[in-house]
Parts: sequence; C-alpha cells; structure tokens
Amino acid sequence: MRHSGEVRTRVPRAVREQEMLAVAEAAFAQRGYDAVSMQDIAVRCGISKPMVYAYFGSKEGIYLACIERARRDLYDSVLRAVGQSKKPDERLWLGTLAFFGWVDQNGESYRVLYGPGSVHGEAIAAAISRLRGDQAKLIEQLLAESVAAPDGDLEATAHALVGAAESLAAWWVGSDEPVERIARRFMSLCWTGLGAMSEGRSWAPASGDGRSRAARG
Amino acid sequence: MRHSGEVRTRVPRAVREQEMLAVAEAAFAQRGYDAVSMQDIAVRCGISKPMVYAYFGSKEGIYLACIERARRDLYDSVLRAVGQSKKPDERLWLGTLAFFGWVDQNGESYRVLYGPGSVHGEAIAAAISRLRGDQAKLIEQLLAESVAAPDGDLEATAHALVGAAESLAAWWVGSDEPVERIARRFMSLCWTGLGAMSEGRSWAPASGDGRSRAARG
Amino acid sequence: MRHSGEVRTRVPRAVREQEMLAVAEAAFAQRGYDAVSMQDIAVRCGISKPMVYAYFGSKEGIYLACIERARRDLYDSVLRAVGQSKKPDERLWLGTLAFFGWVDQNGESYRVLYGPGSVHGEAIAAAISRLRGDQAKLIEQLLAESVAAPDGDLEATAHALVGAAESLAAWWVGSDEPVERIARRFMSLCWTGLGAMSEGRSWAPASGDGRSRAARG
Amino acid sequence: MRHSGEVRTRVPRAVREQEMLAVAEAAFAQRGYDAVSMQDIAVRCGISKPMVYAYFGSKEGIYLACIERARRDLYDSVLRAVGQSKKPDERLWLGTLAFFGWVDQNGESYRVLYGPGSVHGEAIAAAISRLRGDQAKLIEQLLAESVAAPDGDLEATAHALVGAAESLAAWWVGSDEPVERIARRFMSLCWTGLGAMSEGRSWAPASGDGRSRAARG
DNA sequence: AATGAATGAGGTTTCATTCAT
DNA sequence: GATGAATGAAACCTCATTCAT
Repeated sequence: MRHSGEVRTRVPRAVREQEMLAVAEAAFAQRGYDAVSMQDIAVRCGISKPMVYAYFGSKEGIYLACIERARRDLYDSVLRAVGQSKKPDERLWLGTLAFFGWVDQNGESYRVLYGPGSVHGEAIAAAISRLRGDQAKLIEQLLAESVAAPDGDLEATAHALVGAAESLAAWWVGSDEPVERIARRFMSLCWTGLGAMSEGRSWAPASGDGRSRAARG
Repeated sequence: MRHSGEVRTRVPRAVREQEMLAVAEAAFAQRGYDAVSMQDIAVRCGISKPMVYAYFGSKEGIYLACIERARRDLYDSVLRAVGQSKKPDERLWLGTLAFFGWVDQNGESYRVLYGPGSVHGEAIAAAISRLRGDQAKLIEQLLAESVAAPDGDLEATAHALVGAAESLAAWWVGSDEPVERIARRFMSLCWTGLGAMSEGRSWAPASGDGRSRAARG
Repeated sequence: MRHSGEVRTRVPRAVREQEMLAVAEAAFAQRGYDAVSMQDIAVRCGISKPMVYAYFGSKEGIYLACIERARRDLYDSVLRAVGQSKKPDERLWLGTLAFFGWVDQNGESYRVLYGPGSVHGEAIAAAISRLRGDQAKLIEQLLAESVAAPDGDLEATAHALVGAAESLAAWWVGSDEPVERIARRFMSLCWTGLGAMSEGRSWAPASGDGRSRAARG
Repeated sequence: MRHSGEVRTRVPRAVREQEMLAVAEAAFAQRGYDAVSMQDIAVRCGISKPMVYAYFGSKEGIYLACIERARRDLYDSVLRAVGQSKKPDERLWLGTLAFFGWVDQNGESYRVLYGPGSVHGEAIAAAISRLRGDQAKLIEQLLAESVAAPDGDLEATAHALVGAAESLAAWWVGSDEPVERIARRFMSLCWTGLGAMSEGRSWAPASGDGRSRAARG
C-alpha cells in the first residue's frame, strides 16, 4: 500500500542527521521557527516524526543543531580565507570576500535564522548570541591588525561592520551582481568612508584576488 | 453581580486602541509573535478576548497595526529632525541622532519586531519590508544631499548604513553610553572610514548639537 | 452535520463542573488514571477537550479535584454520623455504619481511585495520602473515646481498621448483603477479636440503629 | 566496531530472566505501570528493547510475570512458615510473622503493584485478583483451624485481616520498629479485639518464636 | 459595549512494537 | 542471539477564533 521503492530505510545515522539538518534549516528559513512543525521536517525527509526526536530530542534541539552547524561553517570559512595571507589588509579583504561568498550560498538561511529579530527560548537566544559574538570577535581581530584604535572603538566598529554586511547582503541577495563586486562595495564604504565618497575617492583591492590599497576612483 | 469599580468600562475607542497596541508591542517584543496569545494581550489590557478581535480583527491585524505605528513614528521622528536644518551635513547628523534617539526609547521593540529575522505570514513580511524600505529610502535621500555617487551605490550604501546602525544599536542597548556618543561613533565610522581610522583621523560634529566637520582625533 | 438537539450549550460553570467530576471519577475508576484520556472525559460529557482544560487545567488537576471531592464527601459523611450521638461506643458504631454506607454508594470509585496501589505524580500521591491520613485520624479519635491505649497503639490500630474496612468493603461490593450486616460483621471482628470468636462470642449493636453492646452470638 | 568488554553478552536465559523481572518490578513499584517504558527496563538491564520482547512478549507479559513471581514467593513463604508447627494458634502466628517478614523485604513492590488500586488490562486485573484471592484463602484455612465460625464469616474475616495487615504494613514501612513487634501488634488487635483493649487485656505469643496464648497486658 | 462559554485544529512529545541486519 | 533503525498511534495541551447572551 506504500509507494515502495521510494522509501530509503536503514540509512546510517550520520547520513540521516545531515539530511535532516539541511531540510530543517531550509524549512525554518522559509517559514520561521514556529510555523515549521516537526511533522513538516519529518515528511520532507521522508521519515516519521519519532525519528526526528530520536536524533535531536526536541524541536529546540534541532534548531540549536542548525545554528551550531552554521556557526562552525561560517566561522571556518572565514578563518580559512584569512589564513591564506599574512598581510593585514589582504586578510581583511579575504575575510570580507569569504563572508559574502558564504552568505551567497547559505545566505537565505543565515539572514532569517540568525538575524537579530528571532525571539525564542533562552537556549536558542544564547546560541544565536554566541554566533553573532563569534563573528564580531573575528572581525575585531582582523581590524586590530590594520587599524589602531582604543578597544571599545574596535568592538563597536566590529559590530557595526557585521550589521552593515548583513544588511548589504540582504539587499543584495537575489540580485545578479557578482560576489566580488558587493564585497568590494562593502570594503570601499567601510574603508574610505562617506567623507571620501563625497570627494570622489574610493577603495579598491589591488590586482589579483587579494591585495588591497587606496586608489583614485 | 461583579464588584464593579475595578473594571474600566466605556473607555473611548482611541484610548483603548493605543493601550492595546502598546501592550501588544511589548509582549511581541519580549516573547515573539507566536509565543504571545490573544489571551495574553487581552488579560494584560484588562479586557476580554473578543474585544481584541473587535478592534483588530485578528492576531495578524494587531501585529500589522504595531508595525504601522512604529513605522510612522520612526519615520516622522527622523523627518522632523532633519527638517530643522538646511545644511546637508547637518541634516545627516540630525537624522542619525534622531534615529539613535528613537531606538534608545523604542529600541527593544524595534530590533526584535522589525528586524530581518522575523518570518511570518506574507502580509506581515510585506509590512516589515516596507518599513525597512522607507528607512533606507530616507537615508538615501539624505546621503544624496551630501554625497555624490551613482544611484546604485547610494542605495547600497543606505542599506549598509541602516544595518550598521541597527547592529550598533543592538550592541549598545543596555550600556550606559549616552545617545550622542553612540551616534557620533556611528557617524565617525561612516564618514571617515577605516582607512582614516588607521591614520588617526576621525569625524566629529561641530559645536552645538548639530554641525559637523572633519577634525583631528 | 452534528446531531443537533442533543448538545447542551451554555451550561453554567458550576453545573458543568460537577458533571465533569462525576464522569471523570467513573472513568478513572473503571479504567485507571493512565488509560483514561482527556478526550474520553470530554466526549462522555458531550463537550470538547479544551473545556476540560478550561475547568481543571490539566489531567492531574481533574484527578486531584476528584480526590478532594471524595475526601470531603466521605469525611463529612462520617462526621455527620458520629455527631448524632454522644456515647462513645455508639459514635464508633455510627461512624462505621456511615463508612460502609458511603462505600456502598461510592465504593467502586473509592477503592480504585484512592487505594494504596495507585502510583502517579507527587501531587496526586500527596492528596491520596492526605485522604487516607484524614480517615485514619478520624478513626483514631473515635477510638480514643472508647479505648484506653498508648498513642502509638491507637494510631497503628486506626490504620489497621481502615485497611480491614476497605478490604472487607472490596470483598463485599457487589454482594447482596445489606450494609448493616457487613458493618456489624466488621464491628464484631474488631471489637470482640478472633479469640472471642473462637469461644463463640460476638459483638452486636443494641436494638434500634445505633446502640452497641456485647451480646451472645 | 564497539568496544566490547563492557557489554555482557551470552548471559544464560534463566539468569537474564530473573534480572529483568527484578528490574521491572522495582521500576513498576517506583513509578507505576504506565510510567515505566520498555525502554526503561531494557536500559536498566543493560540490554536492548527487542530482548525484552524476546523474553516476555509484551509489556503486559512482563508485568504478569512479575505478579506471578511475587504470588508464588509470598505464598510459598507463608506456607513454609505455617508448616513448621502443627498447633493451630502457633501456625497462625507463624504465618502472620512470615507475612510481615515478607512485606518487610518485598513490601514496597507488594503494596504498590498488587494493591487493590491498580487498574490495568483484564489479564492483569485477573492475575492480581488471583493473587489476593490466594492470600485470603490461605488465611481462611489457618483461621478455620483455630476459630469456629460459619463459612461466610470466615471468608469475610480473612479478607478483613488481609486488608488490616496490608494497611498496617503500609503504615509501618519505613519505621524502625522490628518485624516481630508489628506482627505482634497485629495479632493482638485481631485476636483480642478492641473490647478487650478497652479493658487492658492484650494478646502475646508465647516464649520462643512461635507459641501463642492469651496473656495479661 | 462586552464577555463567558465553547471548539476545531494542530503542536510537541512518548511509547509499544517490529524489522532488517 | 542481539540490536539500531524505524513507525503508527495516541496523549496532553494551547490557540485563534466565534457565538449567544
């Protein structure tokens, strides 16, 4: 009576786990935490509800797992990128590029799931806060390499940059501008500032895919 | 049969409406859209559920009303501020100040309710999108007065600034820094840029509470 | 599509409450706490599940309400009976009679619901324990009027009597013996003891429905 | 692939069976039939769920096995005790002692599992009923040796005694009174009766650990 | 104008039980 | 012999929403 042939049983735990995370992330991103039911997730995975519970314990559990996965992923992605150079400015540029690149691929989820507006239980709020904190800290360290400023300033700046990048990414998502261009825009704005813009100057990376320097517009 | 005297009946419609919106906004901000029940709102208002329906028709209805109220409020607040000067730079500074001032007072709600992360029904998503669009458009116009740049650039820049401001505000909320200082920080970063920071220069408003000029840090 | 004409809507709260308690008690007694669902109770009352929750808050809530009702009922019943005489022996007899009379009418529920074997949450266990404690205390006080014994002895005796009465009642339920006879049996056993039984003596109340004295069997 | 050495495989069937019964009984007694899951039992035994099914077929099956084991155990225990004497009174006393001794060791389980309050499926109810019937029958036979009374009376008396003993045992569990003392209390009450108590007489076993006679208090 | 009573629908979660390995 | 993977069923509970008063 069941559509046999479509149902994959006996899938190893590790595989199922990743499948479920992917499905859950997409669902949460599309419709929001509360609008997604465990039933939904199960059906989209082609399994039954109790399986979801067996793997993640609770709805909060699977959401937390999504967050943690994204956190590690984004963090690693940026870290790997900045590790490819030792020149501070270049590292900043590479990190920016990696960030926008990651958002380019995982972006919808990112914005929606981990944006500041999501209000849920304490555990989730804490996890999101940690994710955002990690990001800001990473930026702060990169900035510290290039920019001399008192500590408080750098921290504030880092948070502003993260917000700017997120917002820019949100505006940009769905457009056909290439990643490089949006990243350069972001760097230009941040590095050169509005004042300079009003004078016609702007920032641009050097040739190749990594070196940065100030240039005449 | 009930001990009257505690129950406020016959409150004029306009007053009730505002009370309910305030209560609803606070509740939504604290616990999130789905975690707030119509019962909650009714009880906190000291009225019965059917009254809430009589005034707003549905849960979505009351949420939309909250958004609309906030949109008008923030928008008017900034508009009023920039209207007090005719010098472009000053207008930008006044607008920034007004924005952070507003967030200072309505901020919790703002960040949580209208942030990018809230996913709900289509009508709500559209309203939030409109709110954010209005904001960005406002900034864009202000920028256009001070900064010469191709259109696409200005729009992108406006979105980046809004995001930066939101994020900075979120980081700042709860600290004891005065509004003016955080607003100046924001302007300094945006106007002068990181490049200048690395050279020790920074932005500062002129004397009084409105004029801006470049200054030695 | 619904069988109209059968559904009673708008029933006053107090009435519904009692109906629900009666239905719940019967259901719990017949099938046990866990085997009864809130759905069951609702359906048997001809109402919907949320109503049950509106009135009692939770399944534990309605169970506790059943216990409390029974406790008060039995306690009052016995108290009223013993209050009708001032002679100790007679009071003991009247109380016994009242107890068996109550069990005669509410017995099934009593045995099943409040018997020692029911294991549930702490709140319920506590309520049942209180019920049983009250009973024993009542008996103890009655005994103290007729019997001289050190405190510990009386307490132990009271518990033994309660158990004996319960067990006897359980054995008796469903038979066609009249209440009076089983009550007399119980008194005879308790008062005269097995030793006397072996000698052919036995206890009996005096004539009428209340006075007690020792008599030849 | 698993680190063997911790897992006990190949345990003989009979041993496993007893282990499982012990674990199950304890679990049922502590938390009640429905609150115990097959998972619980399996985990506490260090085996997997399907093993439990292999041994007992179903949850009801394992519960029934618990009951049967307890029934046999208690019955045998009392039988063995009364078999050590041929004098009726002494046999009664020995049986009482054995009963309280057994409850002393298995009591928690006994009271909770096989008390009159446990309502479950029909098969279980029948098994419990049989257990209780056996007990009463045993007592009845003992009584018949010492006490002359019409049949109905003896049966009723037996049930009353069982209930009294159970209730007394429940009250006594956890106290530090020795088994002998509580058993003597019980016998005193049953044998001498309240009437005698009010005159200061009481029952006591003869010297040694078995002979009984009436004595001055 | 205002509310107590009522409900359909749906959410998360747990469990006894079975296969396929 | 033993188990991890899997599920159908059902439980408790809450909510947005509507009538009848």
